[in-house]
Amino acid sequence: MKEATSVVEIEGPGRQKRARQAPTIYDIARLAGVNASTVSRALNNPDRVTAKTRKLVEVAAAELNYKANHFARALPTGKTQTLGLIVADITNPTFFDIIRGAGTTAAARGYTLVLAESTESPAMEMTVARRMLGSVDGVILASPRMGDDQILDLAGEKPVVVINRDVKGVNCVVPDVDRGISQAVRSLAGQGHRSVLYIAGPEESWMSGRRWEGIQAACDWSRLVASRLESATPTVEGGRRLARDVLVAGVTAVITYNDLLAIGLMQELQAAGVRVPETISIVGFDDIFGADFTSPPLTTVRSPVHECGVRATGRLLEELAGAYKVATAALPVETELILRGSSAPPN
Amino acid sequence: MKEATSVVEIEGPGRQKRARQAPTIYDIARLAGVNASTVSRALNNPDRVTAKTRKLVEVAAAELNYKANHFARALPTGKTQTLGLIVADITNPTFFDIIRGAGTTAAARGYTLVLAESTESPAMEMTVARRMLGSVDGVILASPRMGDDQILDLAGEKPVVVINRDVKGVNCVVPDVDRGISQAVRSLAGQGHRSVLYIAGPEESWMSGRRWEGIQAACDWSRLVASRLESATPTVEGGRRLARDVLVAGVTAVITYNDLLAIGLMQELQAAGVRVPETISIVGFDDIFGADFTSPPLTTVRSPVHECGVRATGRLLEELAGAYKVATAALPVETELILRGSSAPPN
DNA sequence: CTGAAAGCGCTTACAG
DNA sequence: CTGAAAGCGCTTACAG
Repeated sequence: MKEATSVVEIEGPGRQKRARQAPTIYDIARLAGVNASTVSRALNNPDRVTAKTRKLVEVAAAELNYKANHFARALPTGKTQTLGLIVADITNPTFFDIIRGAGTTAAARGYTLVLAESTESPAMEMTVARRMLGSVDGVILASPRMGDDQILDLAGEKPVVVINRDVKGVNCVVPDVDRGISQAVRSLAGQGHRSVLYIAGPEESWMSGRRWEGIQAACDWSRLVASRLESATPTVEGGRRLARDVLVAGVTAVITYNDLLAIGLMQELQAAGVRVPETISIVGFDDIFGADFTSPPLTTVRSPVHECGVRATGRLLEELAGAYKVATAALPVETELILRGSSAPPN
Repeated sequence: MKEATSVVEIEGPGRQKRARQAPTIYDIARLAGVNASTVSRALNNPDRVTAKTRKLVEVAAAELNYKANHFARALPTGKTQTLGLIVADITNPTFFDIIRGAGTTAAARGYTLVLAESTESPAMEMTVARRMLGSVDGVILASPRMGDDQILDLAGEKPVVVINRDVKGVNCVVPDVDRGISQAVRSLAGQGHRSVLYIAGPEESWMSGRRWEGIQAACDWSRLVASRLESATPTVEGGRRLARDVLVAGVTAVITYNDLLAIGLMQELQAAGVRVPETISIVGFDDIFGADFTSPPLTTVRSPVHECGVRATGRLLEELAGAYKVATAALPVETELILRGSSAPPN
């Protein structure tokens, strides 16, 4: 146990000499008795060097506790070994597992992940994307709110992978919502509901539109009437504010753009004395953390968000490795209905 | 609307010439008719240059849509304009607001935030911290699991700010739990409870110990009996697994290390037919997202996690600016009891 | 105030 | 296989 006081060196600004000079390849070169360029090769392309020199270099590097300077390497190569991930809202639980999936995948391949959020604003999204572009090798756009052409623009500068949206000419990972939706609508139809109200998400959300299409198709098939209501913000609070309109609509079943809306709606309806699911059934999307905390627990169409993060990152890494540019079709991942207590026969 | 096909150029690896050469200060210099070093000064220290040349340079830079190369700048200066944030578990909602607070604060000051998680492992924590060290200007350790001396080691190399732990010689931001705890315990005592069971968090969690101390002190004051139970993992699942032990303990009031444990415990107790709060009151810590989704909604001691993120980042930035090294005391932030339905008089 | 030069730590043709 | 050299894009003493 050594004295723990050495750090406290209160001095004027600019005196921070803490980091003793980190060892460079020149230090290794000197110690190993070879040229710096040989050190570089031994460390990065071990097969372009004698087994003997490699050993020499490795020993010297270990002895000096050498760590490559990230920036010095990025300068001549242009490669940064970091990936950017942009999400609409860091506090939206939907993105947590995307973040984690992307983070672990990136880390496993030696990449660093840099996170940014657009706070649901298309303009902000473009700004942070552009800012990122200079310091990453590629970027993942999760549920982008900007336009297709802007995405294409970005993709023209650095490799881009999009999650939760299908844009032609760019690699995409998009859950196939039809399966989950069809399960949900059939379940409602089977329970005796005659109509379904869809509460839409942000206009800019491609996925919100996609879900609406799926719901219409499934309702047609099951001979249910589908109607639609807009929401301002896809949050719990946003859901609460919709309770009155939902009541006015007089439906027995609601499907919301996401779980946040569903939870807020349910809370507010219950606070107003409306019984869920007896009077109104509620189905969400995503199966976020907390969706099963509610009472009744939320029925929802689960998206494999973690897998989306993993696959998007994997694809981006492949693209960086030069495997290919753009796949012809979006990488599909499945969705499924998680039947819980918030949906049931009406009355 | 231009053709959206140009991106699709399927070729062999290594042919990726997408990024047309970005403009450099030399391009600006040529365009503005000055030396590159003057460009550098005009852009970074505008006051060390004539108003006229500054204008010249700015115009040229704007025309070329110049963006400084992050890496080229970091090389000679050693400054990266990025901050590291290490959390124990990315999927633990407790950290969400820390992340957001840190993220927005960093962004507002022109810094990039890089996120890493230790998955609750002290060794992993040290590994990711060391890996980060080379490419950030400073790091924020949220609820670190490593030892004090290791933290001091890190702080010896780069500025470090710790959240949720008080370690001497390092800048810390730690919520003052006593206020919230005392409110919670008094509330329980006032309701007629005679004893409180504390469900502890990970051994490595400084904050878990701190909360236990606070609970003991508050119980002494209110003449309640305090007892303690260990938990394996501070998650919902971990909370579920503790239900049996809690029942065996035969207490009427439980305070858990965090909300996750509280929620899991409540779910499992209820599943076993135990009534909350009638038979057992449950109080959590943190007031995470979803804490009010449960039924009954969770009573909890709220920590201002968002503010912790903001202040830790602010302090780190100050330290980087050379304002000072280490404050004598931890930056305090307050806690408070959020009284909801999961706690009430017994029986 | 401004220019010319050196250097940050690495990579990578180019010779040998 | 290995060395010597040039260059990545910036910053910063050093002169003038």
